[in-house]
Amino acid sequence: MPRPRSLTPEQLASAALAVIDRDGLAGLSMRAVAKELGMSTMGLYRYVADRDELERLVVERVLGAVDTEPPEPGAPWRERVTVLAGRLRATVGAHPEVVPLTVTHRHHSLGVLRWSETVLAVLTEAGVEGERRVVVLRALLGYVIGAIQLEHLGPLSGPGTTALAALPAAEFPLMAATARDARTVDADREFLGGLALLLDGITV
Amino acid sequence: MPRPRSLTPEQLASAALAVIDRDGLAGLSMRAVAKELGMSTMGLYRYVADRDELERLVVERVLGAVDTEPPEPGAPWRERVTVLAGRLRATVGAHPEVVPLTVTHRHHSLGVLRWSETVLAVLTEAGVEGERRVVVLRALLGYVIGAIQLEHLGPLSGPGTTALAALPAAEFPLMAATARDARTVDADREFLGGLALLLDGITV
DNA sequence: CTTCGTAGGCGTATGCCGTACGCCTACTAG
DNA sequence: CTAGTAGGCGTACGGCATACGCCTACGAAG
Repeated sequence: MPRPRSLTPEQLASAALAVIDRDGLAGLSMRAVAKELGMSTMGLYRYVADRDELERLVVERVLGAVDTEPPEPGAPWRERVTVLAGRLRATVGAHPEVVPLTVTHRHHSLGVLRWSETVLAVLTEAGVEGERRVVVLRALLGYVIGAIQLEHLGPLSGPGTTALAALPAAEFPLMAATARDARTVDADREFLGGLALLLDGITV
Repeated sequence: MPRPRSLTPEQLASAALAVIDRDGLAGLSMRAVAKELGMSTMGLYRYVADRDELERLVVERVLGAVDTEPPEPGAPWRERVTVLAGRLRATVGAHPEVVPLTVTHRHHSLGVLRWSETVLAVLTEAGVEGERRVVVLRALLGYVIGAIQLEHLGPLSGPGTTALAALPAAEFPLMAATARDARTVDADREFLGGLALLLDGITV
């Protein structure tokens, strides 16, 4: 075997992630990443087939970092699911600019698969099985990724809330009121509160 | 006032949507939309400041089409929320290629705002108010957009399910089993089942 | 130690893209 | 009729992803 590869996929992903964290998602380009690595643009193509594959590496780098160790085996299953959901949220939250990429590439992520496997273990232990387990897992995953996006891309958190409070009161009286109420609900409470609703529903 | 505008924003959005539905999201370009409208590329810029604004028009065109009329006033609130959620899902489902765009531009959508207002009316009538109403609305919206994305961008539906069933059984025994179980759960049951869990949680 | 095959890496070139800019044209209000 | 504004077009530029072909560095086989 001649000449070992000098760059690992992990190094590629880290370089791309550094570009994104510094210049935003719009700053991501093959040229920028190559420069970040100190190599020529075309050198990159020795490691990835195209930009899409590079994006997949970035998503896997971010999502693969989620801690999927089974949390505190003694704890009630609700708490364990909550811990797992919180970990996924925190992992993505560390790189908010990547969120739009995760939307398109999530399904290739081993990290999410491992996370799901751990969640399934907790659910199974709690007696959830068969088709119900399918539905519950999908509901949890759906809620978590939706909530993450609302948190990082939506209004109702930060400046959006005040913008929303200024809506035409005639047409959106309840939205305006809700935006006002939302000022005292921080992102953590919102995420955990919604998750608690879902967990309540699973308990029933 | 000289010379009236010859194109409405709605016409612009429809042309762009036609391009997307025909050539996919990747086929969307200022040139393609201009050609679709039978005008020169730069003519488009009389109507939109940039591509971003065109995308926003498309999202608004799609999301604005959701029926936000209060559903059957006599029905229980659970059913009414279910109907509203289903409408949003169906509206987006009519143009799956647009889903990634909705992620980045949803917050500008009057359609979603109107939808939320109607949901809030139902919730309020059901006795949900204050901070709890904030959390419930966000949870519902989070679940619905997350579920829509899982449905249109994820595996576990269609070919993804079988791909998932072929995972290394040693590392993902539960995922494999769940993928097998998922074959008998269609997208409707999955969506409605998860939503029912959330509604159960709200009821508690 | 030599040789040879493979992968690494680079530069060039192509064809898209968004869009800045300046021109002529069609229209309508006075 | 005339003036002024908005509509519309063509050209041009810089940045993008990437196909292609070249030289180079390396490690294994002889």
